[in-house]
Amino acid sequence: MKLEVNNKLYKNQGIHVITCLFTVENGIVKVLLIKRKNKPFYGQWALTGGALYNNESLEYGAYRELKEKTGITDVNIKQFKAFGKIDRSPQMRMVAIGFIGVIDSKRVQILRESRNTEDADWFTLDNIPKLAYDHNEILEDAIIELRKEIIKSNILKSLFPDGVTMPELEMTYEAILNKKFDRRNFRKKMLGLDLLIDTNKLGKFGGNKPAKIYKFKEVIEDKEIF
Amino acid sequence: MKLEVNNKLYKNQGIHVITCLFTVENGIVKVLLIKRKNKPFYGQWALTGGALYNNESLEYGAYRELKEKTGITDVNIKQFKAFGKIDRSPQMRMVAIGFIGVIDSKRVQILRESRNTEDADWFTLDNIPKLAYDHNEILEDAIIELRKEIIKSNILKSLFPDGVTMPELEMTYEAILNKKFDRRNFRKKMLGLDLLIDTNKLGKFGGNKPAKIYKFKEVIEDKEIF
DNA sequence: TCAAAAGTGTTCGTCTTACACCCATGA
DNA sequence: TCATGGGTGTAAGACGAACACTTTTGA
Repeated sequence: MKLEVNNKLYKNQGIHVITCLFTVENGIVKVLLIKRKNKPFYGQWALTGGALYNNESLEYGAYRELKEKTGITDVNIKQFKAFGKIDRSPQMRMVAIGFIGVIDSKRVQILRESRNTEDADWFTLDNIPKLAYDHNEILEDAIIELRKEIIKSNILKSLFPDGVTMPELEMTYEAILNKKFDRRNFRKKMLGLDLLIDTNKLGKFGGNKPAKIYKFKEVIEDKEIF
Repeated sequence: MKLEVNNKLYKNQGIHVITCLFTVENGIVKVLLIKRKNKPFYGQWALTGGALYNNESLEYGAYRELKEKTGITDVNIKQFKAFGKIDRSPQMRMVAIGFIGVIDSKRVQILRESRNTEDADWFTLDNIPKLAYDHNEILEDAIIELRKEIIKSNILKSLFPDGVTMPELEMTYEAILNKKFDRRNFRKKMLGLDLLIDTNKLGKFGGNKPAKIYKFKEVIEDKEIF
């Protein structure tokens, strides 16, 4: 196939890399949004992201955008879906590659303002405004992906860089999955998923009695499906 | 963010839509490859696909390419991953959106030649040549995706437009998953997955005794994960 | 000593696995 | 009537759900 770059059917295409960055604070799931400082969608809230550069991979582009727009570094992200509606961008044909990531909000000081950003903040999921582009749709799919991901990967690791107690982890799962668990069964299931290591240290969470601290494993093996 | 289309960091980007189309014949998994008639990768085998047009969705583009290059229509495809290595295309920066699909090879007469295709054929997975672009990598990921998909969706429906007997289905699963099952347990598991309907008809497969014919449901509900 | 939350074990039911025999048909 | 594969049931073990009491600590 000859790439007919002068054919207007192919001309003026571009790629967005868009990241839904989540955090969970005290059992409340939040997502990072930025307020746009430029056209299009000036002044509107949006997910973090932007146009991919030619000299960077998809993942690297997503990282760069996160860093540029919010100052955030040191986060693991995972590609989950491409979004390609014809009119998703008003300027030219842009296909978005969506990523999800999780981070401990206490660990990062988000830049509330940057060259391209007027403001940035964490939003609870029941309070999402109308976002720029098709970002509401991307966010919805991202939440579904996050729910699938937390039971088969160590994606929550970066939420708990210093380890986590079982009750705190349960609260986090309950927030993300929007479901209440039995303490004993949650513990058994969680340890059975083989994502955690007992550090033999104790810490404090809710009550007075110290709780065991677990850490997420660095590497997780895929489970058999059939 | 202003889209600086004159900035060479963004210039000359494009999108490929690439489909791994699988079939299973007599317990052998095969994938459709085409032989390229144009540069780049002239004369080399490749997955079906090409550049996305500005006036079509990702999925539609993948369908169009399938039809143009092989004559195949009436197949369900599913997007599974984006591929964005910087140098995956020698001409310009192209990001590929990968799709998988399954079709009954007996039902289609593939065009072995077209405007952009010198030849087209089904290849067994142990006999894949070095493909154009990063298509070997895309194919590997596609196989993994196919294995995940057959136990949670009706993706195999288009393999069996007239329905399928349990032994034939078992043979197909064994081929795709590369695993042997117990006949009785496979049946129970399969019916438990809630993908099939008993048609109350009988057909022939391997032996002399007629076997029940099942059909894949048109619509499948997502299962709870936790 | 009390309140608040952490930690643990058992029972029951369901799902998974392993395994053996009868059945319908064509040759 | 025999060979070929189709169809089924059951027992044992693994896993998930429901559930109550004891422990540690700070106030």
